[in-house]
Amino acid sequence: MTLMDKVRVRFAPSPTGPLHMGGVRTALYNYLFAKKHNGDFLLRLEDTDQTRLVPGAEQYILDALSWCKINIDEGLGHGGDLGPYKQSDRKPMYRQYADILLEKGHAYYAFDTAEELDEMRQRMKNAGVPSPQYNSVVRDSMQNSISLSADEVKQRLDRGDSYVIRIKMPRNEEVKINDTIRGWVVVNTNNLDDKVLFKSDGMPTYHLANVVDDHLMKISHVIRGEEWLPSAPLHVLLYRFFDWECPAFAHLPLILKPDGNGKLSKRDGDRLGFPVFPTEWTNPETNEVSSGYREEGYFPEAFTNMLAFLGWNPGTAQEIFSMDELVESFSLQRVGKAGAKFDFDKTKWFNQQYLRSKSGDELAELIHSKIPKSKDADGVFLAKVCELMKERATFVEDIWESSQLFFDSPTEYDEKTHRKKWKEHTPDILKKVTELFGGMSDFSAENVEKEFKSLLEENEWGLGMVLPTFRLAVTGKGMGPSMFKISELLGKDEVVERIETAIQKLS
RNA sequence: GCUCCGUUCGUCUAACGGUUAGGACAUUAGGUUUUCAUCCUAAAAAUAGGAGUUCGAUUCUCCUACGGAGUACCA
Repeated sequence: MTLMDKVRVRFAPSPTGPLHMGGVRTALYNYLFAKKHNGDFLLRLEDTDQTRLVPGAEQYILDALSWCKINIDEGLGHGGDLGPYKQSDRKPMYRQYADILLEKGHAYYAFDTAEELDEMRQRMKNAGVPSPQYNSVVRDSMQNSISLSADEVKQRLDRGDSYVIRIKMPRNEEVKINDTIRGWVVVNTNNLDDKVLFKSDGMPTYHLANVVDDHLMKISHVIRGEEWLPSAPLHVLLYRFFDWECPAFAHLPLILKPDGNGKLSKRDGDRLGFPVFPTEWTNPETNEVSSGYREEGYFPEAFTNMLAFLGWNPGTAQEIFSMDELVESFSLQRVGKAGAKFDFDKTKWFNQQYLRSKSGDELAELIHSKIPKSKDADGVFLAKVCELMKERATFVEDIWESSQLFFDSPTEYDEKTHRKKWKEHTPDILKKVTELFGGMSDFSAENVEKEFKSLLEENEWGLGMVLPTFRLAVTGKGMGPSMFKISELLGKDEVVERIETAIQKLS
């Protein structure tokens, strides 16, 4: 592409199931790159294999990207002038391109049946070839328009015999790709095979379709997973055969499983207990549910921030990046070459950082829906509770769970604290505390602390002896935030009442 | 097997020929806190191995080892 051309990138998933977090990262990098260069981010559905369609997968992809705030400029579900953006809807467009290749002599008809192909592979294996290929060495011995006479080919075509169209891979030619992330990659065509471009069902294969569509949709940069690197030379050759300008290529490193080696898979998530999908997915066949980051309580910002750092880094110490900051800082030059092992602990850390950066008001808003109608807590109170509790939470859910004490008096008391701290004289001490509180008019945290401490001082009671029982009586727990702040939020009457109840129950 | 890609602390990574090889997560130890969490401080922790090129290699080249991906009428 020339410098004047607009940056246009695409994310082209296949609707064969839910979008894996590796796929989301590919989409994210495409999106960041596009936005960084004021370009377009397109979504195209690669559904040329109709047998592998999974109901709901298409909608899942749309929803998941939307949750991640990876906004689509053009494509599936978002309009655009170069559609349709679903390859099955483009079916009639592909044949003409296969014909061009046929005419130019870069492709040929192949009539081999599945049995004949199997037979060939078996024959080659017996001859000591580990992974047999349909290439120039076997080409002549197969049923195709190169080995067969023109008459025979015409006859078969007229008869309506089933056929595919294969690329005629040139002999002994070096194909060079300048990958933006990896530099020059050179492959000799002798190692490539005569890939099927056009299937017998009238659909193109991925290889033909992605090249044709990328060209037609004016894609400037192809940013995709490393698993495509081996077939990139084939794609480059196709651009050449069509006489089309080749987009720039960038092959992203894989996301690896946290332990051991290999690509991160759904099984790893099940085994190690973390989601591998952005949002929850129910397998329509088995009804098996796979957990999602959204449902597990992650902020989409935390999820995408974490994902951005799996393979990319800004070169500075900053780790928390808003989407806008990611756009600003992103560059393919700073994407690593090696696969990155997924780190679930770090993922939680990211979420914690985002949680803590939110105000009490924002958190109250998020938590509000969880509160039973009967409680009807007012927003100001809730915001204060959130502000107090957020320091010890990773998820919004944590806040809610640890905040029960603000809405219900304890029904049970921490057994360990009771056993270790609740002494014979404890009820008397706590009675004194209630008397003290009862006479106070200023029940602010500061004042409660001041009065409480001076009471202890006067009587020479240790803080470590009284405070845990005070906490136990009011919250039923052995740990938590400052008791003085809790007292302020609960209010004098509630605190006194809870202490009195506890004295009765625990003595 | 073959082709391609890769290899810095346990993990994510920085250092694009010259640094005591830096940061973050996790870990450990202190400190703060009534407690838990937070927070602060500190510690431990890496250039896969071998040849070259160079005054000097984490960085460039080659070999080995290890790992990964690909090798379908799947994407």
